[in-house]
Order: sequence, then C-alpha cells, then structure tokens
Amino acid sequence: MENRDLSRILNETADLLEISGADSFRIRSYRRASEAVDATTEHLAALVDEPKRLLAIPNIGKGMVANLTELIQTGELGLHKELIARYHPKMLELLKLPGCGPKSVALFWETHQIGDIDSLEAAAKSGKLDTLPRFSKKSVEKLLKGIDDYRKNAGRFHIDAATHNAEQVSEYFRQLPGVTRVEIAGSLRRGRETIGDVDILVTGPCCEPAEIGATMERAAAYSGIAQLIAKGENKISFNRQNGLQVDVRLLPEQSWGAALQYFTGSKMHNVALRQRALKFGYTLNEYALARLDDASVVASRTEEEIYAALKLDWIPPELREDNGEIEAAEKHTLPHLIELKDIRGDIHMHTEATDGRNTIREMAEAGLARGYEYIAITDHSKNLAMTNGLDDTRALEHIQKIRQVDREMEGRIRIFPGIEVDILSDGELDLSNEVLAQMDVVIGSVHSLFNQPREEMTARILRAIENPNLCILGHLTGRMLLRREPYALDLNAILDAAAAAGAAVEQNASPERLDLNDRNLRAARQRGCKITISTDAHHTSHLDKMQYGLSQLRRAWLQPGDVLNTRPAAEFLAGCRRPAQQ
DNA sequence: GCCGTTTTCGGCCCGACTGTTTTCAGTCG
Repeated sequence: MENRDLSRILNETADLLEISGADSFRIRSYRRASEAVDATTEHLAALVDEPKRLLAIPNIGKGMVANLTELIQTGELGLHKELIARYHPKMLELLKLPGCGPKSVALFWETHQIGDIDSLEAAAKSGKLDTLPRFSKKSVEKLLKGIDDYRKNAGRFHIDAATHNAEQVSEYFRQLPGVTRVEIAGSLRRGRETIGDVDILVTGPCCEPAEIGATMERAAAYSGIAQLIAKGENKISFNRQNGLQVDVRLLPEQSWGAALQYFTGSKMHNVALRQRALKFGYTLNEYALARLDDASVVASRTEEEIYAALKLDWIPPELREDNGEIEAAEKHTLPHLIELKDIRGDIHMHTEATDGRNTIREMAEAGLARGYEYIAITDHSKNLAMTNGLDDTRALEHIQKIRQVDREMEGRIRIFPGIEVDILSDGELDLSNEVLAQMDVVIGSVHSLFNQPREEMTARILRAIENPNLCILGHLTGRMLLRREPYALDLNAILDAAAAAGAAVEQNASPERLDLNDRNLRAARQRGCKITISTDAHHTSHLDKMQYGLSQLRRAWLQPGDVLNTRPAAEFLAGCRRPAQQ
C-alpha cells in the first residue's frame, strides 16, 4: 500500500469521525497523521515490522501505528469500515460540495437518511430540505448550484495524481519481456490540469502477432488493476484503486509515431492535421500517414517524421489544441517554451513560523538542492489566525531571522524575506505598510473573500492593487480545490489594473490550486502583466510540484522571459518593486 | 489521538465571513 493511500484513508476517517460528532482533537490527530504520512518520503508499508521507526514520525503515536499496521497488513481500517457501514458508502462525497460541511451532512443523514449526492439533489428539489434549520430557499438553491458545479468536475483527477498513477502503470509495463517503449499519451501528455482517464502506449517485440496474446495476459495479471473494464486483442482498460481509468494499448513498432500522435490529441489538433494531410494528398490515422492514391506509407515510426512530412516543425504536446500551433509550426515560429531548468527561484513558501513544516534553513537547503539561485519565505499574516499568522511584531522578527539565514548561506542561495498577506473586506492588507515596505516579496491573497458577489470582490482586489507594497496577487481565481468553481470576479479588470500598477500575478504550481489556467495566463501576458510561478510549499517535498504548474505556463505558450522568477536575483527584485516605489 | 510534561493527565493554531440565528452556528482557510 502506498503512502498516499494510507494518508487518504486516515483523512477519510477524520471526515467520518467529524460527521459522527467525535471529539475534535481526536479528529485533528487523524488529519495530522494523514499529513505526516503524505509528507514522509520513506515507503511506510516497508516499515511495518519496525514500529519504532513509524513511531519516530511526528504526529504518529501508538494508536496510529496500530492503525497503520492494520491498514498495511489487511488493506483496511476497522474504524473506517465501521463508520462507512454506519452511514452510506458515498457519504464522503457530500463533503466535497461547496458550503456543505460535516454538520450539514450529519443533519441530512439524521433527518432524511440522505447519504449520497443524488438523494440530496432529489430532496432539495422536492422541498424536503426547506424545513431544516438554517435552510432557506436561498441556501437550497446554492446547494443545487454546488451539485451542478461538482458534477462538472466529477470523475476528473488532478495532474499529479494522474501522473503518479500513470508512472506506476508504466513502470509495470516497462519491465515486461519484449517491451522497448512505454509512453504516456492523451491529455496527461498535453499537460491538462485535470485528467479524465490515462492513455498509455506500449511497443516492442512483445506486440508482434506471435507475442501479443501472451503480453496481453501479462498485462491483465497486473496487481495494480482494481477493476478490469475491457480486454481486447491490443487494448486493455481498467480502473485503479482510486477510480482512475487507465487504457493501455499494445502497438506495433512501425506505427509508434502515428499512434503517439493520434492518442496524444487533442481532437481539434488532430482534425486540423488530417485536413492538412488531405491537402498534400495524404491520409492520417493512428497507424500511419499514407498516400491517398496507392496507400503507401509516408511516415509512421516517429512523430517527428509525420510532422516533417506535413512540412511542420515538431509541435510540443502542450500546444496541440488547434490554437494556431500548426500555422506557427509551418512558419518555424513555435515558441521556445519555458522549462523547469529556466526557473531560478521558488518565491512562495511557508515555514514552521506559521503553517509550514520546516525551518527557514531547511527550505533554503531544499531550494539549493533543486538548483535555485534564490527563494522567498512568505509565511502567512495574522488574518489567517488558524495558521498562527504573523502580526507586525512577529513579522519584523521573522525578517531578521530570514536575513540571518541568508547570511549563513554565504551566497550559495539567496533568501528573500516576504509575506503572504490577506486582502481584507475593505481592500486593505492586514499588516501595516511600514512592515510590508521592509519585505522583498509581498503576496496578496484573497482567502477570506471567496463568497463575495462579483463586483464587490473585484472592487476589493482593485483597491488592494493600489497599495504599492503589494508585489504579487496570489490565489487569484480561487480554484483552490477541484470541487470549487473559480471565484466570480472580473479578471480582465484586475489584470489591467495589475499591469498598469506593475504588480505580478502568480501561478500556484501546486496541483490542487493551479490558480490560473492557460487562458488566464495568456490574457495576463497579452496585457503585459508580470507573471510568477511558485509552489506555495508547506514542506520541503512540495518544492517538487513546480513541474505541474509549469505545464499550464507551457500550454499558454509562455517563454522563459515571460516569467519574473526566471530572471537573476537582482532583476527579480527589481520586478517586485512597484513603479510607485521607484 | 498526540504530545510533553514541575511525565500519566490536560492541553491541543482561531478569526473572518455568510446567512437568517435577533446573538450565533457553520464553513473556510
């Protein structure tokens, strides 16, 4: 069992305990344990015979070791199972609805035995909920809207979970006899932020007619299959434990390039490419680019050959959306897309001073290990009381500590003092301007405004942009979680104001909170808005998430120079200084 | 349920916002 599965079950147990009205401190213990398991780099299932090492993990005590041992040995947790049985298997899904917390879920269950979204929707529509305390017509309407929004995203997975699963499956196929190549295709290869299902392509001598039957049998024997959906001659489909569907195709080597191109998509890109093929007197499908007249193969072994035969440069998968990439490939004007190695600093991270897990020094070492030239420490401000956010006094002390560690690192990596402040309901920031002026990086966040009407919220952010101490707008669209629709705000007005004021907008690379999608990013660049990317790391391991946010930047055709933290330290700092201050 | 004790029981991050509650519960971060 993987760490993330252990972590998930502990977290679900916490949710269920919360619905059952259990002691809040016990619930918190399960959540902390879940986080601790997720943050551990060691494979915990391998430590099942060494309880002392499990016990050494912070927030894992005797009770949790027993829980983990049970989970690893039996694949189940008694308490988790018992609570699910008491309620409904789909009960936890209700918690994913916006504004629907444990108290409401418990109320729905106690009054009407509602345990899944379909029943909740039916009850809401029939007026059954109107009699419940705290449920007016308006709140029921809001609930129904939430159900609609949720369904739009249901069944989709964040890019990191999909990548993790796809890599595990790929690993299995790579070690099968006669396999020479395994590649992830589909929307995951194109770097979409959420993924409906995963496409994996396999080729090698194992896929020749004499071998393919045996190979398919080996594929079906994979232990990572939770539920087999279909098994044909050259394609197998199955669900993973978490419900993610994976399609694996066994392909002959000679049509590898055509298949990779075809199954990478997107649909619109492929349509445009096939039209272009017709103009040249060719036809394109998943097996080959071939002549229309005599069906002879023009190209099929590699993507490069196929694009070249269509008089096109090879197009990076992230651009294959029929957004002008074919014209650019024809004129040799495709952008040199930004890459991980272009990023010189991760400029949004938290430490143990607030809700991070590591020290300033540990974050700096982790940044150094990833080859960064600088980082910015941006802990929370006081408005986020739950995180022990910094007030003016503590913020000033924190600046001193950050500068001290900066000196200790002796130039191997620079550490800039910063802060993630909250934009308050009046558009002010929640720390004094005297203190903010001493920070190199001030990120303004809209944590507490998420439920505002569009005009209100936009006005508050516009007001905050007027503050010259604000360098970067963070969490801008509020897509903090997959379940939530973006904040209702006038993004264009905000981008215009930010561009005029010299403030940057932030792409948060953490997969569950990719704030800006490719369209937003394109709009930002068109307006000449500064753009940054960072991980919002709360743990050293989170720094690895940079790659996921990067694919959105690539999809927006961004080049290294478009992103502020691809610049050397001095240029980056100059970019953070607002014109009003210069 | 975890942790750290002036060690085996008591403490454990809390403020802003919303809606409908005329005084606060629920949700969120």
